[in-house]
Amino acid sequence: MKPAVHIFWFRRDLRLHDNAGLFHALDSGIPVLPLFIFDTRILDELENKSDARVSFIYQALEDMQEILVKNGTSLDVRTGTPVSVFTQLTEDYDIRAVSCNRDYEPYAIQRDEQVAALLHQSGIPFHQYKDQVIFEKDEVLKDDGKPYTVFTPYSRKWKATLHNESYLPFPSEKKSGHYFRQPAKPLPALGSFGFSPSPITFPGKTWKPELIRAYKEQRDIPSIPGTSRLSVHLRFGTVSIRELARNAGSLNETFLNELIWREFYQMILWHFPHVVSRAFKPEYDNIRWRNNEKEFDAWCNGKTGYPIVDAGMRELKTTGFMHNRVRMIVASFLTKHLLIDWRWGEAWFAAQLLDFDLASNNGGWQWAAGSGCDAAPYFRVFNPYLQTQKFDPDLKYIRRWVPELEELTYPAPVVVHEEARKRCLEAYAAALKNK
DNA sequence: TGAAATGTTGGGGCG
DNA sequence: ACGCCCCAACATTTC
Repeated sequence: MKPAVHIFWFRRDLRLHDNAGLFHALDSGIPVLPLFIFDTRILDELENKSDARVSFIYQALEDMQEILVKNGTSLDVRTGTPVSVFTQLTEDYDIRAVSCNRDYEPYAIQRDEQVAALLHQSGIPFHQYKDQVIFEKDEVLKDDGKPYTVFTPYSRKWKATLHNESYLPFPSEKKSGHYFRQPAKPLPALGSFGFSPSPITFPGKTWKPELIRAYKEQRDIPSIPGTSRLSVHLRFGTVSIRELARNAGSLNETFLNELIWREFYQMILWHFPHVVSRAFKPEYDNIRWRNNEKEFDAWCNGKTGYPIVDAGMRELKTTGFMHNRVRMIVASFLTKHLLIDWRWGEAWFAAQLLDFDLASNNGGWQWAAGSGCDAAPYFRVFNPYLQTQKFDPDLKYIRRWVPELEELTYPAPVVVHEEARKRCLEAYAAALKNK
């Protein structure tokens, strides 16, 4: 006799508290089996076998497991494609329902459709809930029912849509008696599916009110810890967006706006999935990128001879993180000074960033390249020296990552700023003239 | 959530 | 005293 269970499938919501889908599953009256799948379709794409994100997920699973075991249950962690894992699970259990939280990326949508179809064959209901955003795909639309493509009016409508219940928690942590009771199952070792631990240390998920209050004034100075560092926790759901928006969003409008940017880009990705491979504005696909591989390599490895660019790229490679101000500078430099396709930069960030999120990364890159919705105008070319003067005047951030700055070993600039700027304006103008 | 080029203004040096 | 020039300093426009 197979045990009857309601499976809750964790994906980018790796927490036991204030978890919308988990709350509803625990409320269903059927014992909940918590499941996580190391998806080989994703893992096989990762070139770095000590990828920090895999370690981060693993640690989050260990944290959840510790609590679950105390509650007399255990995570069921499996490796494989989701369809094959669920096929196996239907043999092990009498599955009464499967629940999870919605994921809006193209691959996730397709994956969930396949799983839903499989479960449907066996008559198993598949429930999905909103959890990773305050407002999802079609909750903040223009009055004519179409999606916004400009941030400011979107954010205005987002704030107008907000009501007393928008931030209300789903206290899944208070229903810990509703899990399927079973002895602890040890998590499969990282090595069992070909990975090893990452040396990167992960940012904490607590924050101080003073930091949020000072966010507007401090967030642009890369030498000080003026940003929250919560992005990775929002990416994997180790922090609840409702809890964060409720507590931190009210302290600082600029910080709240950043949370809204996140939802803006998720909304854009949902309605305009072509942005994954093409420019939001089609005429920008006419740009004749130079795509010089040596220059790209110099950019990736922080050897462009532009200290602020090199500092950022080295911070990224070493820590899996880059300060947001510097992300804008290095992205502007790659696309405009070097005239290298924004997709190359996007892919490098995707491989390196611990907090990588398809929607935000793609949105940010298309913003920098000028090809995105509500993007920086193409003629806005960041001057790396002026950006340094404004945001790292005493070279504190630069010296931390480029210690050889004043030595002969530091490379000469790969391009001369004035010339590169002129070349960029010509290339963009040529691509856009007949739009 | 730029920067550079160009235009305007006004104070001060100087004949 | 006055006009002329120079050039910050600020404003506008252009990319």
